[in-house]
Amino acid sequence: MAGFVSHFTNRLDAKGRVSIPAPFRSVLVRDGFEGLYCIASPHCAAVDAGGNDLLAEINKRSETFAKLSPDHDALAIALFGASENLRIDGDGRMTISDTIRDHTGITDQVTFVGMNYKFQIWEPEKFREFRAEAQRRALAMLSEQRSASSQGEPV
Amino acid sequence: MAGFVSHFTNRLDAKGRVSIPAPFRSVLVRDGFEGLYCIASPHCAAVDAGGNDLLAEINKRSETFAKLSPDHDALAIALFGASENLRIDGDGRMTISDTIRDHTGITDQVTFVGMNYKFQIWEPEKFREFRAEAQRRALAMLSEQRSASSQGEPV
DNA sequence: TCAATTCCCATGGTATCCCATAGGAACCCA
DNA sequence: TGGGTTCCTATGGGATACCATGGGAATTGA
Repeated sequence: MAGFVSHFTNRLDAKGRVSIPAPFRSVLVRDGFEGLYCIASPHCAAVDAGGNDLLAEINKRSETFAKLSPDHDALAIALFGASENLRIDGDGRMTISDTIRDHTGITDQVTFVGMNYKFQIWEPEKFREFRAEAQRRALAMLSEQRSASSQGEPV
Repeated sequence: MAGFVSHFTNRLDAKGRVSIPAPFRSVLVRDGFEGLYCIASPHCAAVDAGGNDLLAEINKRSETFAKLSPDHDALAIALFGASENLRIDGDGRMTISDTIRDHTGITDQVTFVGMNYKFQIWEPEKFREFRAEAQRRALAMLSEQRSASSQGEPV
């Protein structure tokens, strides 16, 4: 089952609309979700987006606590309160809401990054920085692993 | 079966009415409940609101205690005594009752927060404070989940 | 009778629908 | 192989529908 792969950068128009990359759209059609489920990432200045697969992942996390309990309420506010159910228009576009703007810093361009079961929405420059940092950290972790494995220390 | 998602802030008018966000209204229509079931949250300065799904959760809770037992009676009073069944007018508005005002501190604006099977009604400033705390707790809970399952989610 | 509630309609701003166009890639056929 | 044609995609813009909000009129209840 092919998910969201590769990354694309598209332009916002005057009304705040942006085309969702066509390959992502066809994944969403297969997924069957009506619209586009979005949630602000708690880790970085990006928004996670997807369909039923992403929603199932989020539901799974919130179900570990009993409903109506303080823990569940806190989790539900952080997860569902920070989510949006955006509509996709007939031409395959979404509108960037103010909450997404605030969280990502998006102004006139949007980068879509495929991550298999979901994709992320970034401000292009922030994404470049994040990717460079991620690659640097990955390299560091790999080389550390190599030297640490000789000493038998887990990461 | 998408539930209540995202959050909205609307203004009270001179008569104490406020529009229920349209996306929430369509969820309520699907739910089939006549009106809006409201109950003051025991944890925080918010009111839980919803339809049959919320009612079912509350019933489930109270049924964990044997009927006619003192525990059940106490819980029933706490749950159903603090409940209201508000009506929704033809334009999709509700009126903020005095009990809701007292419990939430709402004056001229209302924040509606989606929590999937229910939504909460907040005074906007109180909500901002609570959300910051909820996000902290959620991050802690999620990272605990992750290490407990020893299965790293792709970020 | 007065106050509070409920119903109904008006309005401004925003989002959504629909259609148009340009550029590029794929395709087709000689 | 090469030139033309067709399709797809991203983007732009006008027209329309929806939504939050305000306020008057009718109704209810004490």
